[in-house]
This record gives sequence, structure tokens and C-alpha cells, in this order.
Amino acid sequence: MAMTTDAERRGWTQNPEAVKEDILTVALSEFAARGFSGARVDTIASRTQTSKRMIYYYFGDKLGLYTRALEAAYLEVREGEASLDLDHLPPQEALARLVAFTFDHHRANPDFIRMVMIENIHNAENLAVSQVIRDLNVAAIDKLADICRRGQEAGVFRAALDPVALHWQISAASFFNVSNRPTFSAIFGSELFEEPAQEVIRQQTVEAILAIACKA
Amino acid sequence: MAMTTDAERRGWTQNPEAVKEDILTVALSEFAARGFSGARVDTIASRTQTSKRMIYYYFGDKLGLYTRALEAAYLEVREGEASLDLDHLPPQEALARLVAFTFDHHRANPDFIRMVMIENIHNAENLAVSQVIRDLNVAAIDKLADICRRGQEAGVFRAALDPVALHWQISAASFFNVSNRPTFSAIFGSELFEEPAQEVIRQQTVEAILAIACKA
DNA sequence: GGTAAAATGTACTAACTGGACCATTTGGCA
DNA sequence: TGCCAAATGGTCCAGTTAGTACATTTTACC
Repeated sequence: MAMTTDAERRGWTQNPEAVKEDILTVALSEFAARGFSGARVDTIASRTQTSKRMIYYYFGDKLGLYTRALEAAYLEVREGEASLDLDHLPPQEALARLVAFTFDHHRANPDFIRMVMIENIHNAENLAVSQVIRDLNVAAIDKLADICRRGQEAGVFRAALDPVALHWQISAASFFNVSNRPTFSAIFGSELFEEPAQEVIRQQTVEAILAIACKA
Repeated sequence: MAMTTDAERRGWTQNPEAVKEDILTVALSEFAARGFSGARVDTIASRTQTSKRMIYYYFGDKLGLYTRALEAAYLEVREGEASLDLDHLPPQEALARLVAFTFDHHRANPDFIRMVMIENIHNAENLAVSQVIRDLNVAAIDKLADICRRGQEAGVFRAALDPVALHWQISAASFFNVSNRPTFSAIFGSELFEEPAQEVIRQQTVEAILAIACKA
């Protein structure tokens, strides 16, 4: 009610949620860029609107912060997937759309990919204990399982088709395309990751998956 | 020529090559396990027959050791590939064999896979400057390029087939199968990585690649 | 307006870690 | 056999980094 602005006041405005959000965003980008050991808590703090003190206040320690950043990455990506509605399409077309979407979605979320790479380097030890992530992922395969079921009922998909194995195939292409881009580019050049070639690869991937799913 | 054994002597026996080899082997396993920042020079030294002093004597610094370990990983893997001879097989079968071999070979070399993962996390900065690795990899695709050419000449492969893009597809499946095993297992269980399921996935991968390569 | 708990700022530290220093021994060779 | 460069051992150090102690301010509530 005084006419002093925030800047003029000696003190500050409390905003716990925004502070947590701020820290998490910065931490995610830093961990994704440098890995767990490579990331520096001081660097994260300096890129924040707040201080290192608050990181430890809200997240306990470096590992706690990392775990929450990992969960945040999964949450964001799974949110983006939720908008995809394939129920109205015939199974083959639904599958083709799902593959193409997954391919593009992974490309659009490189930080998520990098966090998963880092988790794999660490043998998924932190992912394994996160109930949040486990719940998210069990749901992630539902769409695909539904498509498989419909395709089998319609007689167009193989009877022995396993949704988890198919998910493995779709993930392999979509994930590798982002995760191994640096080494692949360094060896074979970057043309394969520019737009025209990416469309070819995406189409190849769709065809490959359909070849696995459909009856001969 | 005295009858004193090595153990009884105050001194030691010089063996530069063995010392370098010893350090490299330990370093490769340590870097593969913990990444560049995660690896500790002291830990590497302690697992060696020699001392930290020798690491700096022969490799300069931590990055120098890492680079040499990376090169050693590539050398070992490419050596294993050299034994594969497919020239006597018709193109389709040669391709099928190459895919199956690559799939198995990646599984058999998890430390190599992890080193490549780590390089990708670091944006392939160290791989990019290694002439040793570049030379190795240009040769790595020769076998596949030859199969492609033969298949196209025989009229069984698509005319637009690009060996690099096909190599991408083969690598995606073979690499992902090892690199993402920890997170994939943590979420969906480990059955997919046990022998029966691995054979299914390998066969699926062969079929998928053939579907991409062959005329409709 | 008073009080206590939550939230924030500042400065510090103990331990770790990559790397360097100095001394000593080995082995090839004149 | 003596000499010198290569190889090795043992110890120490300076910079970094995760984490903490202590003080202060804000806010909710009565």
C-alpha cells in the first residue's frame, strides 16, 4: 500500500512455487546438457532468479534436484503425447500416425532424450525408484496396445504381435535419431539430420514398423 | 642374472607397453561405467598395476586418457567386424546376415556402446577431432555399401536406397537394444532382454530392414 | 500489532580431485 | 663401467564443489 516498488524495497516477495519452478527449469537444462556429475550446483544457482540456498532448501541435495528434474522431463513429454487421438482411424493408419508422431515428438524434445541417455548411463538407478515416472510410462503404451488389439481383431495385424516389442521398435528409431545425432553426424556428415533426409527416414521407419506389424 | 626374483628386488622391471595397455584397459572400463566427469583418475590409478604418476606421464591429462580409451573402444569393435565375410552370399541374405551380426555384436560390446553414449552426451566433441576414429568408421560402412550395390544391380533392392540411411536403421535397432536397456527394463520389465525375446526382436529387425531395402 | 513458522540472503567450510613436483631406478650404449 | 635418457614411485598442493551455519525478512494468523 506504500508507493515503494519491489525494486526499491530492501526485502523481497515470497513466491515458493515460482522459485521451485524456476530452479527445476534451469536444473533440467543443466543436467541435460552436462549429465549428473558434469552439472554444477553453483552454475544452476547462478542461472536462477534465486540462490543456491533455495536449491538445498527445496530439493535437499544434488541428487534430489536431479531426480525431480528427471520427473519433470517425463511429465512434459507425456503431456505432449496426450493430445494424440487415434481412435477414429483404422489400425494400420493409426499405427502409421503414431510412429510418425513419436518420431517428430522425440526430435522436438532433445532435453528429454538427453535425460534418458544420462539415466541409462547410470543404469536407470534413479528412474527405478521414481513412482511418478513408473505410473507415467505404464500409461504411455496404452495407445499402442489398443491399436494392436484393434488390428488383430480386424485380422490385419499378426496374431503374435507384442505391444511392448513393437514399442521397442518404434522407440529405437525415434530415440536413436536424436540421441546419436552427434556421433553419427561427426562420422557421416549432418545431411541425414536435415529436413529432406529426415522425412525419408521417418517414412522408412513407418514402413519398417508396418512390415513388422502386418500380416505378410 | 642373479637369483633374486622380481618380488625380492627393491626395484622393478620396466615395461612401457604393458603399463600403457594396463592403464588403457582400466580407463576404458571406468569411463564406460561412469562417464568422463564421473570417472576418477585416482580410481583408475588404484585399479592399475601402476600409479597415477604414469597416467599423466603417458597420457598427459584426463581428457587425453579419455580420448585414447575412446579410440581403443572403436578399434576393438571394428576389429571384431572385420572377420565377417558376406561376399559369397546373395544380396538379400548378405544383408540379413549383416543385420543379425550387428545386432549381436553390439550386445557383445556394451562398453563400446556406453562410450558412444557418453560421446553423444558431450556432442561428439572428442570423437570429432580423432582422425583414428574417423578412418575406422569410413571403412565400417563399406561392407553395407557393397551389398547395396549388388542388390541394386540384381534388381532386388530399391534404386533410391542410400547405404548411410540403411546403416542408420541398422544401428538404431542394434544400438538402442543395448543403450536403453536399463530404462526400458525399469519401466517394462527385463523379459525383453532375455534370450527368447531377444531372438524375436533380432528377427523383427532383420525383417524391418529387408522391408526397407527390397522392392515392394 | 504481535508472534511464529516459512522463506530467503550471505558467507563459509570441509572434502575431494586433477594435476604437479622431486627423487629414484632402470636399461641401453659408448 | 660409467653415463644419460626413459621410466617409475611417492608426496603434496591449489582450485573446485557440494553442502552448511547463521542471520534476516516475509507472511499467515490471531
